[in-house]
Parts: sequence; C-alpha cells; structure tokens
Amino acid sequence: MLDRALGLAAWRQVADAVEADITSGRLKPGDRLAPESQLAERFGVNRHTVRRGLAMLAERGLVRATQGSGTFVETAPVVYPIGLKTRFSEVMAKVGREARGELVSAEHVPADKGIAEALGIEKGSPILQMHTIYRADGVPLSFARTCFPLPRFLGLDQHFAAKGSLTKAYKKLGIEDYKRLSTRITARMADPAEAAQLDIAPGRVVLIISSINVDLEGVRIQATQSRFVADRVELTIER
Amino acid sequence: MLDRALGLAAWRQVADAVEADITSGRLKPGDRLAPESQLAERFGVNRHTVRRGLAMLAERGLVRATQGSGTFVETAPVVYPIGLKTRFSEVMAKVGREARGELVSAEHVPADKGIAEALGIEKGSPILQMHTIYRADGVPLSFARTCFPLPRFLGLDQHFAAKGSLTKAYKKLGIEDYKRLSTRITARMADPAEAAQLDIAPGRVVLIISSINVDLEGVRIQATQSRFVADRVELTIER
DNA sequence: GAATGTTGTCTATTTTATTAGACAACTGGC
DNA sequence: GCCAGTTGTCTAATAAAATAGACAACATTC
Repeated sequence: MLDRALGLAAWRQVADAVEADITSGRLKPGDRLAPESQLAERFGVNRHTVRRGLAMLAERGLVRATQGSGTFVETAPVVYPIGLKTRFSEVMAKVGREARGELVSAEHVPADKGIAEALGIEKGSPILQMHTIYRADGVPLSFARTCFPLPRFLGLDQHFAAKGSLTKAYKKLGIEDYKRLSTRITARMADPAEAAQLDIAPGRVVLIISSINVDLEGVRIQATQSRFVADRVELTIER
Repeated sequence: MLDRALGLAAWRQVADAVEADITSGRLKPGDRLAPESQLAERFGVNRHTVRRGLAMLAERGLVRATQGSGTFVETAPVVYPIGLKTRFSEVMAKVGREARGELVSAEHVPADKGIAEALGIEKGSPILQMHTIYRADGVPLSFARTCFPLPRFLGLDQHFAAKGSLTKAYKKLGIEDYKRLSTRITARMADPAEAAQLDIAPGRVVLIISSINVDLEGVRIQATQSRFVADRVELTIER
C-alpha cells in the first residue's frame, strides 16, 4: 500500500493518498475521514505518521480536524478554462471569486532564444519581462513570467500594476482585443522560488502553461509561462 | 536551496532539481552534468546523497554515468497534441515512433454517477469499461480508463485488443469518425497502481486528462480518464 | 605513463523519521 | 451524567536517512 524506497516520507505518501481520495471525488466536501487509527492500519504505519500527513493537508486547507469528533474534508478546486480568449478576471468573476493580478517585478531585458522564437523577434531584442501572481480570494493560483516586445509595450507594466488586469492594461495602449495563438501544458514539482511565490511547500505539483497571444492582426504580442498550483485548479479546454 | 521539512528525501530533491534542469532545457541531451562533488556542494548535501539521486535518474533513463568520465544527459520528451481529433497512433507515427494501445482489462459494469453524467446516461446503466496502456517504442506514456455505453459498443474491447487502435475498433462497429467534446486537465502524483502500470516510481507526477468524445451526430460515445507520465510528454493545445 | 579529475565502493557515525505506548481533552449519543 | 470513540500531546525506543572520510577504478590530457 505504501512504497518505502522512493524518496517520499511515509507521512507524505499518506497525505497524497488521502488527497487523491479527495480530488478524485471518493471523499467529498463535508465527508468525515476514517479515524486516524484506521488510516494507520490501512497504510501500515503508526498513528503519528498519519497525523503528520493529515497536519499537512490541514495546513493546506484540504481538511479540518476537530478534537473528539473527527477530520473532515474542506475544499473544492477552481475550474479554469483555457481557450481562445482566456481572461483571468472574467473567469473568477463567473465563479464568484474576487480576483486581481499582482505585479511582482518588471524589467527591460534582451530576449533570450526561447522568448525570441515565441515572439517572432530577433534574439537580443529588448523586451518587457513581468512576473505576476494571480489570486482567487487571496489564495495564489498562479505565478507567471510574461514577456512583451519593446518599444511597443513600453509602460504596460505600470498600467497593469494600476489596474490588476492585463486586458485593461492593453486597452490603455489601444489594444482592444487579442487571442490565444498556442498553448502548451506540462507538469512538475515546484522549485523553491516558485513555491515561495505561490505560498506552497516546494515539491508540490504545478501545472506549467506556456502560451503565446496575438493581436487581431495576428502579430505576436505576448509570451507567458504560468505555473498553476495543481491542487487549486482544474484546467478545462474550451473550443 | 533544499527544503528539509517537506516529506521529500534530500536525494529526491536533488534528483528533481537535476531533472528540472533537463526538462527545462538548461541541460540538453549529451551535456555533461556537474561532477557529483560540485552538485553536493551546490545543494548543501553529502556526495552520497547526490549519488542516490542520480542513481534514480539513471534508472529512469534520464542520465547515464560513466566511471572516470562523468554523468551525461539522455532523453527527450514526446510532444502530444490535444485537439478536436486526437488520434494517438497518428501522433506517434508523425514523430516516427512505433505505437500501439494495449488492453489491460475490459468489463461490463454499471455506470457510477460521474461516468453517467459524462456519457449523458442514467446512473447504473450498463457500460463497457476498459483499462488501456499506450506506449511509444515500448515506453509507457499513458494509462487510461475508458468507458462506453452499452449495448451500442458491445464487443468493442475485442476489436481494440486485436487492432491496438480505438479508431480502427470504432470502424469495425461502423463509426467512421468522432470528435472531442470536452477536455479537462490537472496533475498529481501517481498512486501505486498507476505507477505499476506506467513503469514509474509511485510519487512521480502524472497529467490527468479527462475527456469526452462524441460521434458525428453529437451523441456521447466515450468518456476517458488518461494519466500521462508528465516527464515523458508535453501536451500542446491544437485549434 | 604520470597527473588529474571523475565515478564506484566500503565502513563508521550522526541525525532524522518512524514506531510504540500511555493518557489527556473533547464530542456526540444514550 | 456517562460511555464509546475521536483528536491532541507527551516520552522513549527503534529504524532509516544522511553525513563523513578514505580509497579503488577508470578516463582524459599532457
């Protein structure tokens, strides 16, 4: 039931198993978990080990323990559509959550090879590079690095910082609409820097979404690599 | 550089960091890794700990160590498009890999709530449930559970087992074409059962893709939950 | 073929994770 | 109020991970 030569602490495997029960729907919000003693028996570990795992889930807000009564499931992840026109603020408004993009940093740098290819510009051309965090009701959902070609988007970072929305910042520069050109998805564990920004333990799973946006003339205007906390969102493909 | 209260063994964190360098392209196939002693210093761990991490990467085929010379990067992930008409065999043929779906199990069961909703049928209606593994050149890429409504798809499993392709199995039943209705994506760590099927260590990251297919009349014919080994594929969204 | 730098292997020690047991604190049902 | 069942906390013992050091084996360069 539990793999012991794998680099994952026993308590972590217990936590992951319980989390899988939750995310898969075998345990629903409000359900009571099996008692710690039973979980310990099921996984073949000590009750203390189970407790440590549950403590981690509690810290992440997935469960809540009540002395004398039991441990109960909290949570439900945000469904996040990825489509031709993905607008973070609109998505969140639809699910009834308060959303705002936060500008972590903005700088002018030369484009490296990857960004140059993504934006269809010369390697070394000047770009505006922003790091941003998007939250739903204060909880970080994604941490992103977004790049724009210069000089066209000079000052975009200040508009974004003021408005908290990329769509609004674009409007300030006279871009009324834009759409998605390409989207790529993979997943891995968060590195320490990402983990710090997303307020998660390093080693938690993040979905990596690399996307390119174009304006209505088809000119590439934006290349983004977003890292979504995998257990806080479920992506859905729109068409 | 290394988080020590997280349930991830130090050697595992080293392995993950090196793996991230590889998957992100900072280290390319053929490159030599920094010597074990340097890695130990960089991560602030003992050389033995580094060695254990590298041993795991070697076992998974990501690196290869040569005594006296160094440790070198192997691998390159498969790019897997998700679109209106995703056909596994065609994708693999295009990248020049030999591909075949393998039927692990097939059974007739009553639809649970989730499957019933996905297929637009009554809960408890009979369905055909198949578990399949898809490989590229023998290496497992995905492990999937696929459900079809009965009696329409009676015997589909035998056609699939014979042909190794869902598209061909459909043709045997007179379905010439089909398309994707919806796609949902998230990620988590593999549980032991999945890990065994995919030939990976439990705790490795899998991409979970839940999709529904419809025939040309728009009738739902198939609900699938696939688990892709995250470090063996990169998904790309087609439109 | 000698020097240097690398991976491979062994032993011993220290630190951390896990187990074991006991009991307190609290809840819900009777 | 009492009882059975649950989570919370503490102490101690044991198992496993990680460190430390030394040296063998091999590759590459000069």
